[in-house]
Amino acid sequence: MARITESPGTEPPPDSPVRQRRKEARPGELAAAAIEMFIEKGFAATRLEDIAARAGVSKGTVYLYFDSKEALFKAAVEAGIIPALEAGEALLAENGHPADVLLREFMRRWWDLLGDTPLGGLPKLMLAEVRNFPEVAAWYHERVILRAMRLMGAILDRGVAQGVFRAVPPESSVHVLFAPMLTLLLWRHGFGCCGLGDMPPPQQYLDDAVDILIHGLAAGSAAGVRP
Amino acid sequence: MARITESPGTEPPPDSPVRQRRKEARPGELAAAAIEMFIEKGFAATRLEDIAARAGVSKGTVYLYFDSKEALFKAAVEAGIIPALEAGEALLAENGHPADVLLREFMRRWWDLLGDTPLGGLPKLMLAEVRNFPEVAAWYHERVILRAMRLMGAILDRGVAQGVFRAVPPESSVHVLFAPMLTLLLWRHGFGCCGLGDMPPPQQYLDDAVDILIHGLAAGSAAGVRP
Amino acid sequence: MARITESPGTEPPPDSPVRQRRKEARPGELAAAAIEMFIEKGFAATRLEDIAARAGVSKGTVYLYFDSKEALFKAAVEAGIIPALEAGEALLAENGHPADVLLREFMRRWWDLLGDTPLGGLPKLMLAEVRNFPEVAAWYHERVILRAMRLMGAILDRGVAQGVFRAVPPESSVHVLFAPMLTLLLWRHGFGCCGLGDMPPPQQYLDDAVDILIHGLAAGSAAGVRP
Amino acid sequence: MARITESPGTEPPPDSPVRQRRKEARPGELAAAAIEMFIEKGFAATRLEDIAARAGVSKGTVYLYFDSKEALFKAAVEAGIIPALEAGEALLAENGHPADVLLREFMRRWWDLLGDTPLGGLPKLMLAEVRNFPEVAAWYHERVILRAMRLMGAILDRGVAQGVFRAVPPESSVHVLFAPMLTLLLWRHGFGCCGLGDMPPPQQYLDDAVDILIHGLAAGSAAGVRP
DNA sequence: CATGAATGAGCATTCATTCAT
DNA sequence: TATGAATGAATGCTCATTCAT
Repeated sequence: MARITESPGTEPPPDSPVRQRRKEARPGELAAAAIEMFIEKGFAATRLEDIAARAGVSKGTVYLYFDSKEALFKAAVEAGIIPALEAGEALLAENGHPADVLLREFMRRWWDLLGDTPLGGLPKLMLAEVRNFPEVAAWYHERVILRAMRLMGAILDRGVAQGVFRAVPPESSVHVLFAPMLTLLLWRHGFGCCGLGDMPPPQQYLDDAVDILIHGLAAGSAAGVRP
Repeated sequence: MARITESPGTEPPPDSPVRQRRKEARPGELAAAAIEMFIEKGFAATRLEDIAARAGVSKGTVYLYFDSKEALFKAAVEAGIIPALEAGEALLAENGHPADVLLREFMRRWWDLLGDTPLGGLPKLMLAEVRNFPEVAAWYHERVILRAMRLMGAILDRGVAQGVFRAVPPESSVHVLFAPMLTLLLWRHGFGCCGLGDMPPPQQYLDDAVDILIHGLAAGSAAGVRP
Repeated sequence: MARITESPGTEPPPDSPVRQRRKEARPGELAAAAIEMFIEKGFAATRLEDIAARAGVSKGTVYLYFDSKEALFKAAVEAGIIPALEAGEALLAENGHPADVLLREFMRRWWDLLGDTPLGGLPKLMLAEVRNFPEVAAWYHERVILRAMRLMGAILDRGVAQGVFRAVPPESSVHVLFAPMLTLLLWRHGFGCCGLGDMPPPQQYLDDAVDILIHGLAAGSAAGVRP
Repeated sequence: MARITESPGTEPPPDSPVRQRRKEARPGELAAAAIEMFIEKGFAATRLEDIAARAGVSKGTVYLYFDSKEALFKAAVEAGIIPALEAGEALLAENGHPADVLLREFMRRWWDLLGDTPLGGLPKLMLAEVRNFPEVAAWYHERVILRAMRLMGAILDRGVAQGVFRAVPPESSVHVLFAPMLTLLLWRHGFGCCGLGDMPPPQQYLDDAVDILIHGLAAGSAAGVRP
């Protein structure tokens, strides 16, 4: 599982002086520790001291880099998203494939690059805290969600243009295409992580989902379906 | 939007029969007020006093009916689910229709009876608090999620048996079938409720989704789809 | 020594249940406890918990009546001043006496009604905190200081009109007349209270001071004084 | 307005002779920065880091020269007083003048040498912190206040001996003579500095005050004054 | 039954102090 | 010497919980 920065869990390797100087690295380590805990327990239930502990520093140190718990929250979310956005851009460049192939490829790479990462918990966190952090949510909506939707919309359009997909209502369809991905994420960071879940392995699930969706969108699939 | 209980407000004269009924209604009113607020702000960020205020009673009164905030949380979740379970049962009895018709009908009725209700926020709440309330989550998982999955699985099986659906991996498919419903709920109680969000009207979206899914599952839909 | 409200030191007389209900009295008791401690230690060095303890309540109780430490500070100052203002008004009504008699009487009564009271420490407190609480200071300046100055100015004017006092620069003179009073207060709540001080008894000192001042203002006193 | 030390600022090249001088000057610069801030905001509300910043050094440097914030406070007060004491000594040597002339001269020179200096704020500071720093206060009382009182007492005695002043109770009178000076200082560093205040210009005020006091003490001034 | 004043443990935040560099 | 990153005790404030009325 990819790590946001090099693991904050493994203690500063050989030199173990407690008081370290890492001005450069600290904000990143703290932000990483923070999102992980916020994702786990939610904003309110996460104690600043625990974040500090997970990052291997003391309570006061957090305030050398962030003005408040809220500021840390915002910074952690935004910092966590940057790799996500960049990874998304890279996928955008993908070209030439027929839309159905592209869609399958898109989901697979999304899973490896984002879904299967601590950041995969972000949607759950944002969902839980929209009401408490409308500005952060708005930012996330604009920078992440809309962007992703536009990307998916482009794939869909291309498919229709290529004659690979039939004409479906674009807005609804984009949401439907994202639904299994979102569900997978939420499951994983929700019920799935307490021994509860019972779900096929992610890759398998995504492939199965893409299969149903592609069949559902396929140009020739209308025959014999009741309206 | 349906209310869980009838709104509190006009104070009935003391010791009137109405007042008696109030006494028995209290736990329910409190539970109703509680889930609504828990859904809005999460467990930790919801103040007991606000719940009391919304239920029209004072802080101390809550403790006449519930031992603690946690107990109220559990009771609220469980109480909120009862109507859901019963509504689910009713749908189970539905018979005789071909599976695709049944599926469409299922989603429509689910939306009217549950989704479009304050209880529609429950999944979001559970998701956000699994880590903090594993027992409640386990209970919810067993009593609600598994039940719903079995129901959906039954519909799917019936469709295959009827020759309406092709053979698809059952576990994955059940999740895929629920995904758009879950997504709709989360959107509604998450981003959708802060003026963010832009989504087709729920009924429309559900119909569109069911359309894609049914095409995706349809017995004859395999032709010409790349594996 | 007069008390602002009945002494918060003496515990709730016969009934000693720790949890008491005194919604009416509490704000006053807290304010009284607060000024005393603020006067003693200054704003920053006074712990809210100590104020609470002196008022015989717990930390949290303070927040039932005041929004913050600052709010308590402001309220305490303002509440402390009300008796002062009223006492001042009463003195204003004093009439008919020649100005020198009036001046002596004014100081004596001021001492009994205000100076020799816990409120006597207010000037010291205000002085110490002007920079930190400009608004409170401005309020105090306008409502207390200017008022007192106008009163003293009126006495001075009357003396000149009566031919009892010679013509002296009014502004400077008013400050000079207040100077010994202020000094007495500051001494008392400053050096005087740590066993340091050595000063004549207040009444004596005030009489001596008034004597010098009246001689200094007396109509016939100019003879033989070097300019 | 005179500065306690010359302003820090332009960094001299390392190890230059100037830098050497700086090293020795540090404690003084720190002490100077410290009293100014203590006077402004009080002991508790002054952050060590701000003092360091004003002195142009970093937080840690303060601890090279002072053991603690309290030690710095004491040192700053004591250091600030040295010039004051010496200036006082110089005034003591003043001789030959009649007491009334001497008194007027004394006040004028005091104002120029001390009052109108950052150190003029010391009395306010001491006043505010007596309770919190009894030892410093005791020291200040003995070394500064008593000394000043003795000096003023000597002037008074001389005046009586010269037949310039009438016999007045010495203790009270000394306090009365200092009162306008103290008041001026407190005004200046208290209300006067926030745009509040309205007082004659200091020199003017002192002259007016001295005029009233001298008239009040004058040998022939008793005639026609009511006891 | 219901109230709401009172409590105190818990957490965010500040800042004097330390110490590796 | 000087620095400033790091620490942690101290304090303001919140809120779940209790209990006298």
